[in-house]
Amino acid sequence: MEYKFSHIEKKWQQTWKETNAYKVSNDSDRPKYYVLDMFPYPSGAGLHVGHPLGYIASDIFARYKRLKGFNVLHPMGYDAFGLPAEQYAIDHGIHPAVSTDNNINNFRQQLDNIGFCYDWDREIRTSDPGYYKWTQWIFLQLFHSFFNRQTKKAEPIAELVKVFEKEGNAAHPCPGDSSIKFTAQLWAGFDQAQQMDILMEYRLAFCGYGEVNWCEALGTVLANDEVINGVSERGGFPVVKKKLRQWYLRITEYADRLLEGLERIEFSDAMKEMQSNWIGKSYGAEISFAFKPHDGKLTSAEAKLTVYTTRPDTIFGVDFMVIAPEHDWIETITTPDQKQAVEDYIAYVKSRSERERMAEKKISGVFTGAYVLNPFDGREIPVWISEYVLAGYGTGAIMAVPCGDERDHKFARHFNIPITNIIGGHYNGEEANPTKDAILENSGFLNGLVMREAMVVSIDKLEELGIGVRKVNYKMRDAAFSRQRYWGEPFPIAWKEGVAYPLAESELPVALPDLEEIKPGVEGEGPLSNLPEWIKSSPIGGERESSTMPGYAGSSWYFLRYMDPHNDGTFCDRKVSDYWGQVDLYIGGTEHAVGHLLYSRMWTKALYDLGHIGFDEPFKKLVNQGKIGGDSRLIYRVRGTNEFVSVGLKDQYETDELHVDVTIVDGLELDVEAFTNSRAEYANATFVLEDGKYICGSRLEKMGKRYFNVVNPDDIVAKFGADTFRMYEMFLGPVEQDKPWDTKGIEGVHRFIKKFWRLFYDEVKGQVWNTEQPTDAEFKVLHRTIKKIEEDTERFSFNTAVSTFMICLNDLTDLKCNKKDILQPLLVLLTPYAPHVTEELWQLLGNTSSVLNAAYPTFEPKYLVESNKEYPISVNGKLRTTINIALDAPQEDVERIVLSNDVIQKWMEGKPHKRVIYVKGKMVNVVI
RNA sequence: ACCCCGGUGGCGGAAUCGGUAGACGCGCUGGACUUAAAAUCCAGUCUGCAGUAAUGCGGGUACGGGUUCAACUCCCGUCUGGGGUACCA
Repeated sequence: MEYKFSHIEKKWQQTWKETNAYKVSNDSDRPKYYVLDMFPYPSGAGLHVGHPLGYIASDIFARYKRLKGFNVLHPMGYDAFGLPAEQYAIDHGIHPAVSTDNNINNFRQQLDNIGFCYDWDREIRTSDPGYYKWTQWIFLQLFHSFFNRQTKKAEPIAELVKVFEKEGNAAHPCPGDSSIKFTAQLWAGFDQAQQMDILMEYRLAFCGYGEVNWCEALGTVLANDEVINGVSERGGFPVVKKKLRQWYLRITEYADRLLEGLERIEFSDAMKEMQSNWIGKSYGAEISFAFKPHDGKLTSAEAKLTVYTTRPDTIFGVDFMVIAPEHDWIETITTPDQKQAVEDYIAYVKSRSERERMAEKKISGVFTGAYVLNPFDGREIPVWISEYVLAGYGTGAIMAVPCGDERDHKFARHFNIPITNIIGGHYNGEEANPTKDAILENSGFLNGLVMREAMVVSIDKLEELGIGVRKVNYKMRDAAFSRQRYWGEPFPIAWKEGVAYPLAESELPVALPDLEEIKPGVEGEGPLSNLPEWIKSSPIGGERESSTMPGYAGSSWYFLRYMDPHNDGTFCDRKVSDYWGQVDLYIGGTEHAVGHLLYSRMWTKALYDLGHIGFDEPFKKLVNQGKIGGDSRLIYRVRGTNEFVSVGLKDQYETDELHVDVTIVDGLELDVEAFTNSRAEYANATFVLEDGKYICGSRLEKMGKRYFNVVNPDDIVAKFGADTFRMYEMFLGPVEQDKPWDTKGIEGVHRFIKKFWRLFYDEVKGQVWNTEQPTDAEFKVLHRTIKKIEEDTERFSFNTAVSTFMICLNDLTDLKCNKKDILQPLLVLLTPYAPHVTEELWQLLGNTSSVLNAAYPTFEPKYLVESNKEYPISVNGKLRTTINIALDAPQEDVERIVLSNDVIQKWMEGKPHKRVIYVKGKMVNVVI
């Protein structure tokens, strides 16, 4: 009986489907376990062998947990809204709903080949109205909420209104605009529009005018993390700053909790680092400097310039101030003499695109003519404008300390501003030194203090004098939440006379209307603005919001919907989310570090605050799978000819390098016939061979269409079977590591499965398994394997688990063991890795129920108990011999045995030993 | 520029807490079976030296130092590959 994988795999996939083997109930006595994959965006290109890596890992773990007695939730769905489908529609005239559907069907087929244990009854698609109804609903919850800084949580904005009515906003400073201050009386006097405007500055989902990343080519706004080096992440188009009306999420209010939450979840250090860098918390002070009045507009001595600094200890080293080109006060403080120069400079800054600013960081700036006074020594400090100070961070103004800050130093040098040295020998006059360890000089009351201490002393003094205050700042900005795009969730919002009104929950979902042709609306509006009837169809009157939500909206909460996917009364029943709770294991790539993984954490916290769920971190543990690289094949064409030369001879010619499709290369040898048939232009190509073969060059690079190095999992499964494919992907190396794909190596794993099969059935002899009583040696092999597989699986070390199976098989082959009592438990161990072949053999052993529900074998230490060990014996740390010693031998006995050993005596050369290090069960080291 | 992660045979990688470096697999070499091939099986495979051999001795985990009885593992510095951030005061 032969191992016919394609027959076996199809049969069991069919059976599992028919018997609903993967259906998961929300009602179970067993402990729960939630294993989640980052759901894919169904792109038109389909899957290559790199994509399923994480899915296989999670599938193995889900199956393992199930065997271990857990009720395991392991769902899959599609992140179906997004730019590429829309771009494809524009380019090819195919509706995004149609192309997305096709792509999903294709994905599904590819996934099904691999034999995953997803409960497909729970499939979700973010573009499904039954799903995005709840995305819109959550948006409304955020819209109706504000972040109470006293309780540090989201609360209904209706509560805030009650407070305003009673006592104004003194206790709740406005996060959107800190200059908004009012009493209860004033509040009562505002009309509805004014009140709505004020509340908008508090809402967690809010609309405002702001500088946004505008991409002309895509006709949309992009979030910061969708912009890479001044161009769009998708497509690489230029991005400029533009002021537009946009929706935002007030994620900055959650900065501290997002930071704090990292301590309670298992993410890799690298991931946590990325998130906390992105949040960018810094401690410092805001300090106000009084202006020196001048004969321009700045006549009042009351005016103060407030700066943010992390180094208040350097306040005596301030030689100039710099404000951002967008700073509100520029007009007021500029002197008549400098007016022209300042205007010219602002014009110059505006003319520079984001890209130019990034590419050439030129030192530029202009003097305003104004001065501020150092609050401690009254020194006059000139105020400059420069683009290196950002309007959006801190107060948009800095105090420049050239001896301690590199940028300030360069600026001072460039404009010949005299530099004050407050750190003595730590400053060499050539470059700034940002040390905190120098003893301060030229620093008034701070003289003689170490900078670290002076930081505290100076802030205390500033606070005492009322000219400064401790201040925490974050780099993170509020997240832009609207896109001028078609293929996304419409907002449940209507505009009336410039005021945004939410739709009632009963109006949801706001269905995405059909659109014949997708093209941008006027003046930065989205394609939906081209549908006037729809725009005017709001149930509360006014005009509908024409932009749509960004890609991360649907993915911010999808893990909750899987728990209760068909509920049309609520996004997820509270009882159900209480049962499943957090995602126990989340597997996906690192590329979502500062996007999806931050947004979903924020949404979870908001939903928790508002009492809709019972946990405030979505993912308990995150594993980042590495990328699988492509192994490209290269051929060399003699320049200007149609002649191709084998790699070993290419240096004798002047050649051009071309990629050749990996599927027509065996190892490094090109299938010349397949190549000449591949394209008309190669039909009469000629070849210079080595040893009768055309040998290709090779290079490791990203797997992608343009390198012709894409390996389709379908082909691998067809040739070797899903079980081999699954195990080989795991065998390649640690899941978290990037690694190259090598189709050649798969043979080894395939041989393993075939050989494993032969423990049960032989092609010639037929059944070879038997019911004989196993020996102790055989039990030892089994239990050693149980122990190792369990340990390796638990720590996601799937590559070593596969090798453990191989070692076990080699041992059993050596022992000529075909005994059912050994083989049957082994099948269960192997099931998570290779479910099809194990199910087949399980049934052939006479079992009637599925191996999916088998009991996981219990490790019994008694089979591994040893009385002796072959100890490695070193002399001065160098291994010299091994001696078999009883494990329970006391130190004295071990010393006696070791010191009397011939080999050891030889190496001791008659010298006395200083001591003997004996690590029980490990080794012995004699020190002389 | 700053921050993070990595660097081990021809290749993918193993060594889980500082305790016999190179497990397992690929590839390669030789052999068995075969008319032949495939498949399968057996043996060898970090490196230098000595030996017919069993084996013995030395070197070796990017490089240079250090800690330790003992370092792939910990510390300092350098080189190098990858990722993140991008004037954040």
